[in-house]
Amino acid sequence: MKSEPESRLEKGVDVKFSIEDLKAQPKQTACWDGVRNYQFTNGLCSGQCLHTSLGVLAKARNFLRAMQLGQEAFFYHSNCKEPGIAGLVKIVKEAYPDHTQFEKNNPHYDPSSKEDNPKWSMVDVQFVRMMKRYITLAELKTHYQAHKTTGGPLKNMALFTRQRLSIQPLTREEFDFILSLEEKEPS
DNA sequence: GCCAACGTTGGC
DNA sequence: GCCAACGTTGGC
Repeated sequence: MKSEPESRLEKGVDVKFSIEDLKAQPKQTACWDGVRNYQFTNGLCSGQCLHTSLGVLAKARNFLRAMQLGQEAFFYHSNCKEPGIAGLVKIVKEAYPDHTQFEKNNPHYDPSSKEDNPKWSMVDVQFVRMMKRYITLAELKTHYQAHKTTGGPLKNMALFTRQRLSIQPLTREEFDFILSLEEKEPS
């Protein structure tokens, strides 16, 4: 799950939401809007966008809806000086209607979505832990490129093959391989 | 801040 | 239904 840790204004709203921001939330929990992602538990939506185009939106939304209680996800810092995986979060509430789509003054307002048939969903995520070390995009890319030839676990990683999806599925093999990197020196 | 990649929109 | 124009993502 991608989020931007550095300040950036979108329609006058700062979309910054780092893993430190998640930790600072009540219960270290925030809702992740499927269209634009983070939102605070006080009801104010903040956060960046999940995706843009309808196709990508639909796919990101579907990934969001497929998330199950207790499942873990990587919290990825994007659009920043050093992109990479910062920590682990878990799903603490499965997909439910994202209310920001009905809020006219919200940057993520979608006038085409109807209350009785909401287009967009969100899930709630809770901070689990920081990675033991920050796993950079550059490091992941090195493995990805090697695995393309060797057939290793990251050979089809969505981060590289579906780069613009801001919520991406990981296979068990991908997830476990990335976790194993924590114990190793950066390559 | 630039711009490549990639997705949508809309004229025809 | 093609495709040029345009908008966004996100790495660099």
